[in-house]
Amino acid sequence: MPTQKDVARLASVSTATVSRVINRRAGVSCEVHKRVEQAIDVLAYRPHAGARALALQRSGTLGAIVPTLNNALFAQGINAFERCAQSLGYSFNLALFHDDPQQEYELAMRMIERGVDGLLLVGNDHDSGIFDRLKKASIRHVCAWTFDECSRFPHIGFDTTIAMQELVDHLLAHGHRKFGMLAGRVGDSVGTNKCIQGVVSRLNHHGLALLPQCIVEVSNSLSDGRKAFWELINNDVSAILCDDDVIAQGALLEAVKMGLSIPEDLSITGFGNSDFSAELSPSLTSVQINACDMGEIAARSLITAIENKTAVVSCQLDTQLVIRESSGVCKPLTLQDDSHHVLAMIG
Amino acid sequence: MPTQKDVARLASVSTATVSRVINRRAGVSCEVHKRVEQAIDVLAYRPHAGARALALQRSGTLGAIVPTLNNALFAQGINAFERCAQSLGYSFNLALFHDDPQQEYELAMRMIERGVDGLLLVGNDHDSGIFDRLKKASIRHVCAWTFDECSRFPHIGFDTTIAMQELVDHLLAHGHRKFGMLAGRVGDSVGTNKCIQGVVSRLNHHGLALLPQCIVEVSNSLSDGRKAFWELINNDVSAILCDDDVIAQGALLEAVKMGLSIPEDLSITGFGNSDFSAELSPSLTSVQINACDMGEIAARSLITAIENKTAVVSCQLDTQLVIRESSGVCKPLTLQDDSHHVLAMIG
DNA sequence: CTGAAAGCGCTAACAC
DNA sequence: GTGTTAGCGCTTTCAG
Repeated sequence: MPTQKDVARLASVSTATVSRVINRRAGVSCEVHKRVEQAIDVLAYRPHAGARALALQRSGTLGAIVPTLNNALFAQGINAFERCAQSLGYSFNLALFHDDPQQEYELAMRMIERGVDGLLLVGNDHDSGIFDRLKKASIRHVCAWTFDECSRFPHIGFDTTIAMQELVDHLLAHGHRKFGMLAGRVGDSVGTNKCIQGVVSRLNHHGLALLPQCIVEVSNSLSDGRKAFWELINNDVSAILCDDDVIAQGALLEAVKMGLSIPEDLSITGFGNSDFSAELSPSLTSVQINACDMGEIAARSLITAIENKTAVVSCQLDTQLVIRESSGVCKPLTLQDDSHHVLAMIG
Repeated sequence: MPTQKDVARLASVSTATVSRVINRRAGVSCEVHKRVEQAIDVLAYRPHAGARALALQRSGTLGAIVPTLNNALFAQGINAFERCAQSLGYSFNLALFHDDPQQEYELAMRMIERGVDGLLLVGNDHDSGIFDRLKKASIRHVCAWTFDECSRFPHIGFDTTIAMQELVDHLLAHGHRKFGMLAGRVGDSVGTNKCIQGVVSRLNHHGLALLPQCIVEVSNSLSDGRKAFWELINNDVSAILCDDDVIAQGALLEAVKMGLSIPEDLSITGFGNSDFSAELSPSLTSVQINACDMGEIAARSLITAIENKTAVVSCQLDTQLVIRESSGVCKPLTLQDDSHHVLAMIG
């Protein structure tokens, strides 16, 4: 690879001048400027980002640590985040921790090594060591996806708790009293807790409880939603809240398949409002969020904070309850029900 | 941020020794090793990747340039690619070019600046300047997703052409003669061409043609699939092949909505075999590919080539035709059809 | 307007 | 075993 020195030699100037041209600094004669540009072209020269980061003490890179891309909401958010970062001249470093939240700390350390100028994390629940280290390295960060007033750190996202409370109210209003949840990643940092917290707190508020056996951890796929459905239906619930549409869709398909009538026998709700939720029959009640906006705002906020040396400003984004056919008046199953499947399962 | 020098001072050793400890080089006494590690802990020291890249002339980073993550197949592939890269100790740089393939060249240049050790591209159709520059920078690369025997460059993916030919044969065998295509990104680098090529070549082989007005470009969403459906149905086709399941699903939903009976009036096929395709009614015939395997193999191949200083080995992955209810015997619409919608549209 | 030189943090010879 | 030193490619004073 040609270096600045090679360009300088070819253009008969100093490396300082080459640097000035590359960085569009004023104070280079038009003639020299042209000579340098030509030399750059001829040699196919590209500045070495590592060397520049070393000299400049900034890398022009944003990082993101998210659990997975096999989830439309994360994929959309990251898509928008990268797009915005790119358009503002930043490159993008991505790390996924999949099923192992423990790994997040290690990945964050790697991001620090990489010298990212800003970092996006998911949710509000992180090893506090991460924040210590980020602070030491004076790397801006933002916790995205969930919004939590209580958090000391900048965050941009949706108040999942409130959204779930709205959902609970809606179901309560239709007579539901026995709730179940299908939730991805129970007990870790991905904001799933927020969903559960919202449901639990609202039920408690009304003197009801969400039984432990009615919270089923499930990974994010149709087939797992289908399987998990059976675990819950054994517990005689009349409403199933899911923290992702795909899970809800799986449960819904399975419920329909076993002959339940939705929403009378069982109400089901999702989260994220994927395109398909409107197409299912019955269509799926869900919570609409705009992951794209979130990703873009997160990137923009980080970059603004980096370049103006200010703090990242938190931002709460709207959610919207989209009520469809899968939730409604509760006439829950009884033993008189004529579905022998159900009889078999409820026992 | 503390540097190696700070660690060295605190541990009363030279920076060279610190470097040796960090890189697990042999020849450091146990006692010194411990002292250094402690100093590293105390100072929360992390090596500066840029500086290291400068000294080592390699960055330990893999890059990928793909069109978007708002497509399950890309998201899955990138997910697996990152996972594999991470597990082998590489960090991951991602750039998306969205609707503007022209941008790919610029993004590739940025990847070169970033000093990635290996780069993943999508499809086989790229500005040849990209390959020139990659070669100059001796950066390994692989063209993923599509497999093309004729390509001079390493590539890992599916022989889309063959898969589409199988699909055409299947439809021909069921009596279809008038074909239409719903294709994302016609005429650019994302391998869509391969789909069209496969269909065209197979039809030609049988003395049939795919009329230009029967190839409709469409972006990758249910709603666009729905819209595009109307453009095609005007052209009196009896089979619609889509280069993505989501598009096909949109078209299928719209066809069902307007009262067509599938597959008798119209056959529809997708590509990618998303989970939902089996759930729709009628279920969607599609082509199964394994984007996860592809992503992992791509990362592994790149890294193997990088570390052994060998060439990247190409690899062809299987596709599998999954025949479901949406494709079958052709009894295409006629003007006697009793659907007034159809009458109105066919005119 | 341009060049010379120091230094960003790290590694790898080479000495001891 | 351990320290010294010379770069890796770039930017930025500071002279001229």
